[in-house]
Amino acid sequence: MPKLGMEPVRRAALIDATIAEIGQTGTLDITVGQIAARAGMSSALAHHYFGGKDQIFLAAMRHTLRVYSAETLSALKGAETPIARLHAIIESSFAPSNFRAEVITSWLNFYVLARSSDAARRLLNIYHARLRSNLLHDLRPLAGPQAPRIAAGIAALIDGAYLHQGLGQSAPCGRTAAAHVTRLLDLELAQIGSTAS
Amino acid sequence: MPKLGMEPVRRAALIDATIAEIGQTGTLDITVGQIAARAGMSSALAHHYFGGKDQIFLAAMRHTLRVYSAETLSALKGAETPIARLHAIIESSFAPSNFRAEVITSWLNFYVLARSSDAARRLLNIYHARLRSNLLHDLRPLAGPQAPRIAAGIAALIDGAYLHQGLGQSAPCGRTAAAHVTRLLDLELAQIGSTAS
Amino acid sequence: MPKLGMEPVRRAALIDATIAEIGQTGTLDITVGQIAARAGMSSALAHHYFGGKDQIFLAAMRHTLRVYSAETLSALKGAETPIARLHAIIESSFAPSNFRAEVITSWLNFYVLARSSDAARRLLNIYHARLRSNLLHDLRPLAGPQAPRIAAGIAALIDGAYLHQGLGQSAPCGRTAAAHVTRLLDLELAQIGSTAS
Amino acid sequence: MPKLGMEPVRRAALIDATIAEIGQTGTLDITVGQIAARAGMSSALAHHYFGGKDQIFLAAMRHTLRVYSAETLSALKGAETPIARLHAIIESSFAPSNFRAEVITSWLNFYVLARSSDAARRLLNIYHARLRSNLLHDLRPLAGPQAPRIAAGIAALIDGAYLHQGLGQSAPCGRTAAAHVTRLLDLELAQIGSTAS
DNA sequence: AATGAATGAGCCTTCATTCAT
DNA sequence: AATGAATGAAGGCTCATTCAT
Repeated sequence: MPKLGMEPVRRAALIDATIAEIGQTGTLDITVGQIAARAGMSSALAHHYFGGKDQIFLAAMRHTLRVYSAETLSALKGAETPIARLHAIIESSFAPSNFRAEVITSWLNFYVLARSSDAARRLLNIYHARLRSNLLHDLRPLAGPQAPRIAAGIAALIDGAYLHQGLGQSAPCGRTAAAHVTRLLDLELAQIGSTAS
Repeated sequence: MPKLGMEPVRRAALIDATIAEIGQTGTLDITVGQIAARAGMSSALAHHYFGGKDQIFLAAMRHTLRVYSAETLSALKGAETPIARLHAIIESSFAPSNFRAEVITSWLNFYVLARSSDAARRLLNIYHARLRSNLLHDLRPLAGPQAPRIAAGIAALIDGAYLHQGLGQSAPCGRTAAAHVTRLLDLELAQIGSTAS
Repeated sequence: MPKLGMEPVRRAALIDATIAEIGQTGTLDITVGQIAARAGMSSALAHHYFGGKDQIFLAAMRHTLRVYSAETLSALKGAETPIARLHAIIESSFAPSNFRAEVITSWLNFYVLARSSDAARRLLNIYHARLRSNLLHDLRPLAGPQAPRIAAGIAALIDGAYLHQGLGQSAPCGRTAAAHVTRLLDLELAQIGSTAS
Repeated sequence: MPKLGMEPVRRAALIDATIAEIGQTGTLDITVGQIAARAGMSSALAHHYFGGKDQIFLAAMRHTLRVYSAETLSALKGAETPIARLHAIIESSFAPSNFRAEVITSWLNFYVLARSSDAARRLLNIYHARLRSNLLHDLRPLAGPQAPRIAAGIAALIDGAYLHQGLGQSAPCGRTAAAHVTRLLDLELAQIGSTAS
């Protein structure tokens, strides 16, 4: 049996190894050799499949965003009312698939990488646009002209929760983090309800 | 040009250069040579005064935190009621001395550095503890047992606002950022008022 | 030119180059770059195979000691009486494989290195212990309780001969050096013979 | 009181510091800064008085040789017969002023330095010539044509004893070292006596 | 498909040395 | 007499990357 179709396997292994290595060291300052070793191959092969270190990082970032998107999509499937959908969006941000220590650390590092790499920034912008669009879609019926402001606040708080939980030395708690964001949402909506009446 | 007592001058120049260089490149991946050149001296002199790259970064971080602290302290001077003090704390976080593009970028990088450097983490912990203590001091009279939760939310949102504004390609707007955080505070306090009655 | 299994070849080339370079410059103050260039490769490769400058030196020292040991062992093969064996030990110390200008210079440098490097000292101790053990084994039957003293004298004179010959600007003469040491041995043994009778 | 005549004081302090530093580290790989600090002055001043690192080393070497010579001269004063003089020469080599751990270490390092520095070699040659001349002066009446060979052997053994004692981790014992060399002398002379008769 | 071999480029760091005061 | 200030030069080491097999 020739080793056909190794490519996707290798690529996936490298991406996982990248996230794991960033998670463990806390830095983007890791070598291709470390990543490749963790993925069980030579660094030459890593270059062969990805073309270079930057592209390995970008692929890992892309993968992280994809997992996040999938989580949100799946959460939205079961939600019908705007409020339920908003809750679903928030909670999916802190689902176990995203909100693990090593993923959080990678997130933060990608955030910083976006400040010096255009490609990384583009990826991050896509994520932001999608989150904003999702939030607005369900906030507008509820909050009208205040929707953009509220969406921005929620988006900022989501990132802030990542930052905070990521820094604590204890294991991150997605439930607590989500509660903070949900709380902001509920307060905003409650106020609108009371004002509107 | 006096030739004595250059040390404080050089150290300050290097710290400024460090923050400027991080701000411009967006990364901690800068060389001592770059920093020294920007500060108008040889890299050997930079080592002479600081001992090494890490210590230059730590000094820059320490300086950033010191400026922030000073800003908060000065803002608190004019505030008398707890609510006014809370507003002052929040707004001082987004005062022009802190909330400039290059400082924000440095902040983010220090945040990430804290994940791999114990010394950096220690500094950040000091900042967090102080912020939390400041918030709790004025929240407790107003919110009682809910103070810790509210404080955590506000702290997270402050950091989130940094992250968000720091990412936008446009110049950061401290006023907008502060408004988001103040809004959360006001909502929480309003709710307490209505519940209490 | 096979491209596999280069490691032993490269390592040997580097060790030879190290000894040659020390021999030529007279110092351990040589750069990895010099060694690598002499061995026909980049300094990066030298680091790759040895891990660092210190380890290159230690490997060269180990090699020198190994050659010396082999020489002694082979010389001992043909000797049967204790006296013949003692002569063999002494003469093997000044055999052409050891007693070449560049090897002598390396020896002296390693001797000095042993004063600041524990690893080097350990290697030298092994050599000393082995020489002493060899000498004692054949001196004891002949000299009884005086064996240790005589062994110490011979060992010291061997090293002294290295030092002296190594310093002369003319090519070292192993025969002369060996004669000095043998002379001491013979005098000691003769005296024992005359005393005993 | 102006600080007149500081020069000799400073120079002496630097020379002592150099020997102490070499003795403590075991290497010539010490910095001018270390030496100057130990001597209680700035490295700039060390340069001012000596002109450069090499010259500091040479001065220290010269000083060591001078102390040695003085020791020998003083020992020779009380000796009248050739044999007594020879013993005096040998024992003065291991007198406490020379045969201290740090001086021995410096000696060895100077020996090695002589392999790469012409100036150092010249100094060492002077010492060797003087020792050889001293030995021959008193050996010739006793040993005639064999005097040169015996002198060479003794000189070699003296150096060998330094090397050996210098390597042991225990404090060096001048008495033991001298005994080894004296022993060789006595054996040689005894043999001549018995042959001559 | 996979890797050992190999290197050029670059960075941190050290240090002897100089100079102005 | 003495030193802080300053630097150029150099070395060890790392690493992304390429190539031949």
